Amino acid sequence: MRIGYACLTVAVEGADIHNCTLKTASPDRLLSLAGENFAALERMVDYNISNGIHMYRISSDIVPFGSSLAAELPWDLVYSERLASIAEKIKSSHMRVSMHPGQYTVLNSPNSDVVRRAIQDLTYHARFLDALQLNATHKIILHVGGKYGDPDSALTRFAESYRNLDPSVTRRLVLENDGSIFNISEVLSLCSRIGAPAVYDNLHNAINPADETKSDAYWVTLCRETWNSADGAQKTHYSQQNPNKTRGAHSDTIAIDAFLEYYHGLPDEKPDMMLEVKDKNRSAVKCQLCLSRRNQHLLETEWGRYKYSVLERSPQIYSDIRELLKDKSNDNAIVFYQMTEQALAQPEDKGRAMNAMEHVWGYFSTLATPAEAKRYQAKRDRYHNGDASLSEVKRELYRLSQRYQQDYLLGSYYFSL
DNA sequence: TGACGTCAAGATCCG
DNA sequence: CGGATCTTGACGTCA
Repeated sequence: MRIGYACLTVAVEGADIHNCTLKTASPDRLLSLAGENFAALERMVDYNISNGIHMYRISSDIVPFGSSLAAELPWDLVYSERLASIAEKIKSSHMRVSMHPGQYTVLNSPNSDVVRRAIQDLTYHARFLDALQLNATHKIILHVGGKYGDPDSALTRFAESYRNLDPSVTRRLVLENDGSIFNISEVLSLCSRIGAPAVYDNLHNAINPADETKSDAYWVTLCRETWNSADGAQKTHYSQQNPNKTRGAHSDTIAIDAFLEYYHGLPDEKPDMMLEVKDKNRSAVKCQLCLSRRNQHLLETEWGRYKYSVLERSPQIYSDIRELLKDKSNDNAIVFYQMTEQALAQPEDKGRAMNAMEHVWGYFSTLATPAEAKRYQAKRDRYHNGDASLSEVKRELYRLSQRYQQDYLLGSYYFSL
């Protein structure tokens, strides 16, 4: 069982994906962006390996305009060494990667041009995974598309388009239930018709249910039947509703108790779970660590990442966690994350926030120039007086972290929490 | 015609 | 001028 996250890796230097707009796109620009993005991908893969993450969704933007303007560009040849290096790391760490064209890739459209571009898009995704020489367990996840007032015809059009796809695409293609059109029951019947695996998405099913009397475990069990040995372990999507946003909007982070309850409610043979959540790798590490066997080293690394955010919200919980981590005889991962979540749920408190920022400033107090010190102190005082936001002060401290290459701080969540 | 979702690029504003 | 903040882009479907 693996836990994964999608596309972006937060709080990791050099892992940003870059893009451009149609207006500024040229073959040279696209090719050089692809090269930079491949370097970023390697950083993400490195991060995953050192953080116990063995599943990851590669952004569709890894090659900007990969399905259109860059379709004929030889990025796979130009960057073959980089891609080989990434591929070797993925394989030797037993990482499973995937790609997921968005809601605008529609294979069953009545508009033939939309279908033509959908096929190009799927071809591009398969080309990228093929460039990494990965087998068919590395999937491409797709939604079924629209109903156009006639679901039966829409499904038949899908089946026909699917039949005409190149095997390099179909061997990777997996269908997912979506949050408003095709529910999991409809996806399952289409999957059995065409012989493709189904990915169950719990939040989509919550807002677009096939049968409200059935549990998540029920659907996961049914979906399992659609996965054969060439497809690898069953994959699912997991997300939680953001309480402050519209129905279906993903939460900022995965709440650990609700996640564990869901997980333990699943059948004994657990599926791979792709998290869809704003804080990306942060939640993936959290969930994976709570399910894996004890890893004190990684837990302490995590504490280093969270500590100043915890201190900022609750000095009491900060010292409680320090006590907790002195106990090396038990696996304290779940309690650690419960306490961390509790601290982060506290409202901003100016005095505590200033205490935490002074701790962080301590990394630079002997390094910074007088001008930098003045600049920081001015921002801090403006925050104190209510003339600047906390994130403005943090931006200042983040810049200093980069300037003085304070890797410990650069990997911290302090700047993004 | 706008909402939907997603993120960064690009544009504009501010001191 | 640099930096912060606001708007646009790229995609297709559906109300």
